[in-house]
Amino acid sequence: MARLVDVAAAAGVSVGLVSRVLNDDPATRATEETRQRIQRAADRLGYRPNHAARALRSARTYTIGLVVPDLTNALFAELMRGVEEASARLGYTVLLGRSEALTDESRISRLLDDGRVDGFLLQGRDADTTESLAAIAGTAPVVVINSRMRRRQGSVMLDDQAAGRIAAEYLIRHGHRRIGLVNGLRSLPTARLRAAGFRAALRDAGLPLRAKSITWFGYTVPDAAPALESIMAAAQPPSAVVVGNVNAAMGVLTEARRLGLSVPGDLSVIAIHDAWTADHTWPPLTTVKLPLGRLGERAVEALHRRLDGRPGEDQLVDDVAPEVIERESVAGPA
Amino acid sequence: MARLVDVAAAAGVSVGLVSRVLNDDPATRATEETRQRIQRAADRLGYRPNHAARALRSARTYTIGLVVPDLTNALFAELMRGVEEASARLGYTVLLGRSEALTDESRISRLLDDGRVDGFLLQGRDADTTESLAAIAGTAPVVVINSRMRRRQGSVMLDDQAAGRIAAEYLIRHGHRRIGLVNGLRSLPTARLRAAGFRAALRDAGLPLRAKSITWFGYTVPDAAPALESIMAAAQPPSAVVVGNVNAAMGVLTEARRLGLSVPGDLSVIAIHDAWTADHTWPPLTTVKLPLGRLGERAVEALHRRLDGRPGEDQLVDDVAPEVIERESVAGPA
DNA sequence: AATTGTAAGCGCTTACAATT
DNA sequence: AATTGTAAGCGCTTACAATT
Repeated sequence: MARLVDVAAAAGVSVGLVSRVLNDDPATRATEETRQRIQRAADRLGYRPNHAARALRSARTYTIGLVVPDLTNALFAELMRGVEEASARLGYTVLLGRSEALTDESRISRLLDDGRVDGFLLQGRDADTTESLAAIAGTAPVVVINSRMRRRQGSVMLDDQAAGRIAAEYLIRHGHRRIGLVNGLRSLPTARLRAAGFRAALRDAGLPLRAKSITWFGYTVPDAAPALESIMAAAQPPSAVVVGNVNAAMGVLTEARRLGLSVPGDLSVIAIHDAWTADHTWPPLTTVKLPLGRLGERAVEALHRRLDGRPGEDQLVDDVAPEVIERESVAGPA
Repeated sequence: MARLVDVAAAAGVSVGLVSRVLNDDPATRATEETRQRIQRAADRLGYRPNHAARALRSARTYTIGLVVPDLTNALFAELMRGVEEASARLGYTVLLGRSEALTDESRISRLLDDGRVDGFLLQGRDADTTESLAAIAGTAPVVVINSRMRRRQGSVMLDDQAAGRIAAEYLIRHGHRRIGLVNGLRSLPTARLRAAGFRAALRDAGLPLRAKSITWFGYTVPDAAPALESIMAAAQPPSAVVVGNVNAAMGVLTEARRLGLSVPGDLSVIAIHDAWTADHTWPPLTTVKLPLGRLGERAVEALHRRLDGRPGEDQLVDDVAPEVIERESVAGPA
C-alpha cells in the first residue's frame, strides 16, 4: 500500500502537508493548486491511511464495539442496518460481539485495554445485564440501547410506552374488552413501559384492569407457554393478548394451539416489534413495528458525541412513530 | 494503560526482554527468575499490549474479517459460535460484516488497505457472489465457507451430499416412494451436492427419479411457494419433500396450508439444517442437523494456516456426522 | 501574513550488540 | 555460550519552525 511519504513524493510536497490536506485540517489552507496536486497523487496511488499508525498516533481507533445479546434475533437486523449506516457516515468501523460471549468480563474490557475500540454500544438481555456490561466498560464512553444506566447518562430508547398503548388500542378498536399482556421480565425498562402504555389504553377506554392479565415471564419463545397458560387460567380469560415481543408471540401461537385455542377465532394476538418471521407464522402475526433502524443510527450518533467529549444524554427515539402492521392474527371477539 | 516500558521499569529489565518473554519468543530463554519477575510485574500493572502499536510494527492485525450474507439467519448463530471459539483460542478478533453491505467493493478492500484485517472468512449468497467477494479480496488470504473458488484453493464445506442422502433415506424409511426436493439455486455448490445425495438415495432404493420433482428456486422463505406449487402440480404429486433449508421449509409449511395440504397428513417435510425456529413452526419441523459450529472452527483454523504462510486447501468438514432431529413434520404416506 | 516543511513521538518488535 | 540491552523503525499526526 502507498504511504503518506509516497503521496508526498508524488505530489512534491512534505508528508505533513499531505496529512493535513487529506484530513481537511481547518487550520491549514493550502493553495487550491497544491490541494489538487495532493488529492490527485493520493487518488492515483490509491492511498489509504494505515489504521494502526493513525490509531497509535492519535489514540483514537475509530472503531466502536457493538454488544448485543443475540445476533440471530431477527430484530437485530434492522438495528444493525441503522448502526452500520450511521457508522459509515461518521467514519467508524463496527466490532461486533454477542453479550454472552463478552460478559466473561475479560473480553469486553480487553477490547478497551488493547486499544481496539473507542467506546461501546451496549445492549444486555435485561437491565441488570446491561448495567453490568456498562460497569465492565468502566470509564469508557458508552451508550446503552433500550435500557438506562443508574449512575450515568447515555442511552437511547424506543417509545415502548406508545407501542404498548397502540397495541392495546388496536385490540380495543376491534371490540375486545378482556385483554391480556404477555410481557418481558419486570426488570426490563422496556417491559415496564409497555405495560404502562397498555394500562393507559385500557383505562382511557374505561376497561377494568386485572393484575392477573399481565405476565412478566420474558420476551423469548419458551417464556410464552407458561405466560399464556397463566393468563388463560382466569375465570373469564381474555379474548385477545398483546405480546411484548414477536419472538414470544411465536411461542404464544404454538401454546394456543396446544391449548386448543384457534387464533384469531378464540384468541386475537398482536405483538410488539415487527420481523420477517411474523409473515411466516400461522396465522401471520399482526404487529406494532418500532423504528429499530433509527434507534441504531441514534445510538451511533450519541456515541459519536460522547467521543467528541460532549456529555451523555438519555434520549427517546420518537421521531418515527410506531406503526401497526396488519396481518391475520387479530379479529373481533367471538 | 501500562506500557511495555512500565513493566520493564517495574521488573528492572529492558523493554526488549519484556516483549520477548511475554510473547514466549522461543529464541530467548531468560532465567526462570527473570521470567517470573516480568510476569508478575505485568500482572500487577494489568499490562495489555497496545493493539495499534503491535499491528503497526508487525504488519499483522490479528483480526479476521467474517463476511456473511445475513446476520439474522438463525443458522449463522452456530457458525459464529464456532468462529468465535476458534478465534479466541488462536488469538484473533473477529470483525463482522454482512456481505450486502460489503459487496459495495470499496468496503471489503478498504478493510484490507486500511490494515484492519489480515484476511477473510467469506460466505456469499451464492457461488458467484462468493467468487466476486474473493476477487475483491484480491491477494489477501481468504477462506470461503460452503463454496469453492474457481482459481484458488481455500475452502471449508459441509458434507451436503451426505445431508441430502440422509434426508431422503429418512423419508424412504418412513415408506415414501414419491419424494420431491425443494432445493437452493442451481448455482450453489451446496444445492448441487444435496441434489446428488438425494438422487443417490432414491437410486439405491430403486425409486424412479423425475426431474420435475426437484426445484431450484432458492433457500429463502419466499422461494418456497413457487417451488412447492410446481412440485405438487405433477400428475402424481409426491407424498413427501426434502427441503434444502430450514428457512425455506417455513415457507413450504405456509404454502402447504394455502394449498390445503396438511403436514404431515398429506405431505411429509424434512429440512436440511437445524435451527431454533424449527421448534416453533406448525408442525415442528424434522430436520437434518449439520455441524455448523465445527464448520466455523475449521474455517478459522484454515485461515490461520494461510496467515502462517501455508498453502490453501479445500476441506470437507465431515468429522461430525449429520444427524436427523425428529420432530413432527414426517409421517408415513397416506 | 500565508503557505509549507521538519521532526518528535505514539508503543511495540526484532536485528544486532553488549555484557556476564 | 548464555543472558540481557540498545536502538531503529513501522506510518501516521501535530507542535513548532522556516520559508516565501
